[in-house]
Amino acid sequence: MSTNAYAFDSSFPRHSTTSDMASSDTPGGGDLFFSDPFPFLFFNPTDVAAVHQIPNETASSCSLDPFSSSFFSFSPPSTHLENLSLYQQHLETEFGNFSGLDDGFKVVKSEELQTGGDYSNGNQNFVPQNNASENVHKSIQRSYSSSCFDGKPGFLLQPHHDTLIDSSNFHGQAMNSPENSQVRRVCSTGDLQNMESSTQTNQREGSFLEEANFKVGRYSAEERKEKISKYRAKRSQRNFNKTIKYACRKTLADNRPRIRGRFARNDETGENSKGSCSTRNEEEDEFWFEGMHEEQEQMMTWRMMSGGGEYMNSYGSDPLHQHQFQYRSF
DNA sequence: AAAACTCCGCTGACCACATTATCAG
DNA sequence: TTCTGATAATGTGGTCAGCGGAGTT
Repeated sequence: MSTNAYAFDSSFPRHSTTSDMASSDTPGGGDLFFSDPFPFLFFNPTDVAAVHQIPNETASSCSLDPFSSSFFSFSPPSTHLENLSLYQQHLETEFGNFSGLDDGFKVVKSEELQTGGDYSNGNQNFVPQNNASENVHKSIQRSYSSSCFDGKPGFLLQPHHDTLIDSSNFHGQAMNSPENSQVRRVCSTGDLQNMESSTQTNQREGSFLEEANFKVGRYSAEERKEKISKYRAKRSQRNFNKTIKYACRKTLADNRPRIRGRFARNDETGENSKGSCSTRNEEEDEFWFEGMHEEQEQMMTWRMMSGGGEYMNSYGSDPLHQHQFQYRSF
C-alpha cells in the first residue's frame, strides 16, 4: 500500500528557529492551521500549484492523497511550515524539482511505514496497528511527541477527512471564536457523510476555486491568491542562514527533553511522562504506541471510525495543554 | 470621530545542561 | 611555558505570553 504520507526525521538538520518557522514563515505569519487567515490553503490543487509554481494537474494529483492530508492537517502548530516544506518535497520527490522552499527537511516516505489499516477509497476503517505506529512515531521529531501530543497515540492516525473543510460549515465559524483566538484547531468534524465524499469534494475543490466567488474559509479565490503571492514574496526573503556554531549543542538541544517547549531536567522527564505525559524520552517513545492499552486502542479506533470530533479532548488533563488540542466541531 | 474591543502577526523569554572559555595555581 | 582543575559563560530549540498594529463594533 502506498500512502505517500510523510514524517519527520529528527536527525536531519533544520536551519530555522521555531519562531522563524512558525511565526514568520507561515502565510499570515501564524500557525498555518491554528490562526491561519486562510486555513487549508495549501491543501487544494489550485493553491498547491500557486505556491509551488507547478501545473495545477500536478498539484492536483498530489493533493488528493488522503493520508498525507490527514497527516499534515493534524500536525502541531509549529510544524505547519515544516509540513509545507515537506509537502513541497513530496511534490519534488514525486514530480521532480521545481523552485520553492529550501528548508532541507529530510522526508521519510511512509510507504515505508507500512501502515496497517485499510483506508482505501477514503473510508474510515483505518485501524492503527503497532508496526505502523512504531515506524511513524519514530519518525516524529521528538519535541512534537513530548509537549505537543501529550501521549496522543492517534495523532497521526486520524481519518483523512479532517483536512477537508466543508466550506458551508466552516465559513464564519472556525475563526471567530474568542476563546480560540490564540490557538485554533481548525478541523472539520467530518461527520460520516462528509467523510464518505471527502475525496470527491477535494477533487471538485480545485475547479470550484476557479469560480470567482467561491470561498474557502474566509477568503475568496482572489484573496487567497493574493495572500499566497504575499506569502511567497515573504518566504523568498526568509533567512535560512542561521549558523549553528556548535553542532553538538544543537544535537543536544534536539534530543533534550522538553516540557511545553522548555528544556526539562532529565530526571523530571521520567516523572512527568507518567503523569502529564508532557515529555517523552527515546525509550518512552518506543512504547508510545506499544504501551497503549488495548482498551484505549479500541476506543481510539471507534472514535476514528465514527468520525468523532471529541476524541482530542479526551487527552491531557492539564488545562494548560488542553487548549492546544481543542478540537472544533462545525 | 473616538473609544472599546477583537483579531492577527510577531517577538523574545524561558528552560537544562553539555560544551567551551577563562582563570588561578 | 605547559598542564590541571575549578568555575563561569555560552548556545541550542519548542512553546507560549504578551505586545502592538489593524480591523471591527
